[in-house]
Amino acid sequence: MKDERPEGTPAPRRRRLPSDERRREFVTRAVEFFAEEGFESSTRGLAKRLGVTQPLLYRYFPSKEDLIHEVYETVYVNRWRPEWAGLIGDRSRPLADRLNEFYNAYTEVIFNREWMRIYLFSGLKGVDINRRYMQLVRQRILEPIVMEARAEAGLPEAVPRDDEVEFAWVMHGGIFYYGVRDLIYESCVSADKQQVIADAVAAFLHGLALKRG
Amino acid sequence: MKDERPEGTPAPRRRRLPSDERRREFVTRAVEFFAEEGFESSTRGLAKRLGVTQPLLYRYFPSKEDLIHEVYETVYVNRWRPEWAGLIGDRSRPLADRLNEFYNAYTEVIFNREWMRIYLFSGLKGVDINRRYMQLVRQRILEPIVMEARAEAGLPEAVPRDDEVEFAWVMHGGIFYYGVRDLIYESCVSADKQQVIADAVAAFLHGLALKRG
DNA sequence: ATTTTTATTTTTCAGTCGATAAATAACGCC
DNA sequence: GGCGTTATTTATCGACTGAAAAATAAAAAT
Repeated sequence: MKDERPEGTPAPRRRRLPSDERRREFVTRAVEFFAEEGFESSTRGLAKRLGVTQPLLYRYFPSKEDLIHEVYETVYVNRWRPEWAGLIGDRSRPLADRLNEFYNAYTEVIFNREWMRIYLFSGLKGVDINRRYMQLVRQRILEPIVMEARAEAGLPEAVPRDDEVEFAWVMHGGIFYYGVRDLIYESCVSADKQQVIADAVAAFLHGLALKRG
Repeated sequence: MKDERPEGTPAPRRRRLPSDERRREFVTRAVEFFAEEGFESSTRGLAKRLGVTQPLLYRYFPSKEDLIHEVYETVYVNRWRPEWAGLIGDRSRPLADRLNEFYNAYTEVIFNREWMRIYLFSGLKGVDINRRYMQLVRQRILEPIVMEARAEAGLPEAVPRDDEVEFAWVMHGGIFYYGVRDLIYESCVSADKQQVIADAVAAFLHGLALKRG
């Protein structure tokens, strides 16, 4: 059976796009689509949203899985800003300032429905790129944060202790969960993101000092 | 085409269970099943895991959706402990002690793969019970915590301020995210849950005092 | 203008999906 | 032992799924 089109509708006029352009369009809209509907949603649903027939997708991607992998790549890799790491290590400013600036910048990227939902969906699927992302966060963000806190307290810098990194994860997770509540659960959330971050950062830094006695 | 069974296999012997017992079994295993495979997974997959044919499910539940609703009910409602609320309000002990005890008890219930995954899956689907659960947490847990902190600081108790509740959400989310990392992302996580909770609680209480200047 | 290339659609397939109706057999009762 | 109840299976439906193959048409090349 052919993919139905309401009776009187004229055959869709073919917009022929250069293949690289079309491909980019597919990936971009696939991110939107799968973010909203989940990865189990059909390629036909995606094609309809694109205004294109379903088999055309298979001209550009060998399988649905391959398309989904490009979606991951787009969200996880392309939106990571390498300068974040540098920002945290800039010792010309107090660590509290750096952390505030970092988390404001970071959440500007990840606090949107698309990013959050792709992240959670892929996490539940247990895909490898998700695990790698967590390691990236730990190595590039949280361990440096712990080391910077050590340095600022005049403590010797060795390797970050596990329980200190764990404590940083709790701050990180707390901020992250604020985005989840806002964008996934759509519960009414305090509008002042900057304040929430400032409070979380302050509590973390004081808590860390407290922990060390 | 009939639901295949490898050629030589004898017809499955029928275990006839009393209907209420069978029903309980179905719901219990459906929780396991959907937690692991997601709600998009097939009723045939569930039936196979139950060692039962797929149409039998429809003797007990009018539709897949109805079965899923019972799964929600089982996880969200049945595992909530009403005594949690009382625990937080017990002013014969320091608030820090109460919060530690509460979060140790609470995470004993929710820190398991089943609960966590059902929670995240249903959250992404945007089902109503998830929203109601978030309100429950806010009203029965977080707002009381904020009020208890006020009381302990000798401050007048009025209604909890939004930014204070938000701050409590960050602690709560941080602890929750610790479970997510452990059970969903299966990243190696500090084994000492009790320590993580103690640190988070201490940082929260000090941070709250700090916030108020 | 004709040919070549290739982006796009049409058609189709073999599975899978949730769900229904009818056939079967295990158990309780007498 | 025979009978009735009902838990369970068998068989089937129509819609939908990812994917392949072939037909078509728009653009580029000649």
